[in-house]
Amino acid sequence: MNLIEELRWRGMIQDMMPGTEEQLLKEMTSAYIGFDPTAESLHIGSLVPILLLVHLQKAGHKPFALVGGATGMVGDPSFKAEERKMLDLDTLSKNVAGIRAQLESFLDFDPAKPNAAEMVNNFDWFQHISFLDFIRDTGKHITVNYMMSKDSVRKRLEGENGMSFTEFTYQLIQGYDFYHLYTAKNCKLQMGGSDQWGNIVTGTELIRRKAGGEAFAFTCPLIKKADGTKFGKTEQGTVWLDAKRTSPYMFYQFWFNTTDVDAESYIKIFTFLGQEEIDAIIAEHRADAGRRILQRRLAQEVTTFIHGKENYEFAVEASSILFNNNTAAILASLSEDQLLDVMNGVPQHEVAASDLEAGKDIVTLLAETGILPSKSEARKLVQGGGVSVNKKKATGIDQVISTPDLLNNKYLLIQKGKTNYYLVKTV
RNA sequence: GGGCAGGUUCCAGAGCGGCCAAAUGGGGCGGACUGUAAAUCCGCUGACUACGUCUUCAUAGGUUCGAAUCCUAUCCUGCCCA
Repeated sequence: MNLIEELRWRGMIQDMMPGTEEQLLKEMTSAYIGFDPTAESLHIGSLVPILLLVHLQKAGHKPFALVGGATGMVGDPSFKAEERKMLDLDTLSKNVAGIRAQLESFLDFDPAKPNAAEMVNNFDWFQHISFLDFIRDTGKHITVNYMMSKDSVRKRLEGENGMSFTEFTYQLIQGYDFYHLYTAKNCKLQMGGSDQWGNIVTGTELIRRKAGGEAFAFTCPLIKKADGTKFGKTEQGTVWLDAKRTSPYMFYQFWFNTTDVDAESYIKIFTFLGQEEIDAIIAEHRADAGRRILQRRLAQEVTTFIHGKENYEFAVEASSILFNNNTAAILASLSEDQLLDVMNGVPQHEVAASDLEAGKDIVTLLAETGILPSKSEARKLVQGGGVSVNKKKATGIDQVISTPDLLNNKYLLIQKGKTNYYLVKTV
């Protein structure tokens, strides 16, 4: 199975320029994807592009990861409702460095290999191009009419917030990236999310007009949940790839909680399992969905890929204790070390030991530890039956928590709703 | 620069002098059911020293017993004209 066939059955191809498949079959091809340095870590939204690069490299081609130090300064307007906040240079370069470090763990950069991955930063070439040079040498080749006809731009022109010139420029700047990599690195293919199609095509157009060359592209669909809501968000916010921001346990839980419908497509996209194996897993899952075989496997594969086997195993262990029918008893029986091990990935909060000696009502405790944003909210949640302490449902807003309630004389396990755990530590 | 229409609680969007912490919908959160799923049903959705008080309807002033609602100025946005 060639690369395109492989990606196609996985559901990872949305649009493709004619000739792309032939190009990939013809020779080792260099291809790139751009990553936006909006934060110091990538999040799971970037996972698909990363996987595209990994597949590409596995197929013997040469991947380039471009971090957008320059484009990040401008902000991509594609399909966004309004203009993004500008990042300052310091933040930007910090973000670029962080992302670079992460990408290095997913791709093979060994320079001895002919198809070693390479990392590039478009700030490196843009910082030397003056505005005048750019509009003369590059702007000349693309008409405004052309740029405005892009869906991504038109949406903004029709919208209520308008679009600044800066943002409008974006597709040209990104297009230039492709041109630059084409001429400097013989990079003939660009990949990306389908929201990037317009920008990518501007790049191939620029290559055709300015360099008389032919370049190719394909995009992958944007991951959405079956109910149409955004992928990659939880109540705690974005799911990051950095273990310091999203613990392996939380990461594992995110995948574990995938709905049945989504899990079937996710396992194809986010894992490297083969077609037969996936078909078997799906069949097995359908036969007895309650066992969540599909979600378990999905979570296993992705967590292992990102965080390694050991972290995955911790996450499973923690999950099995926290979601056991007999959790209350197990908790009471754990030693402090064991408890901390299990709770490693659970969000932690602190409370003064002296406060608990005197006893503290549950509402105040929830608000002061920061588990809930305000007392009002704590009150409502407790009244609604949404809070448990050490796996026992809170009795009411006047419930008092004091020292005897502590596990190992030191900890409280607070549960909000069915799936959110918090560890409160006395200090 | 001129004209017009606007800026409301997470979003969309009502309200146009007291009955407004502000309709309705969406989203979010929680509960029941279940499988840590989906669908469905139910509740909550500004804060607090909580049957009361306080801060909110772009910003700053003003009119009024009383303003999100009226007036003035300012800022911002869209549309049209120059």
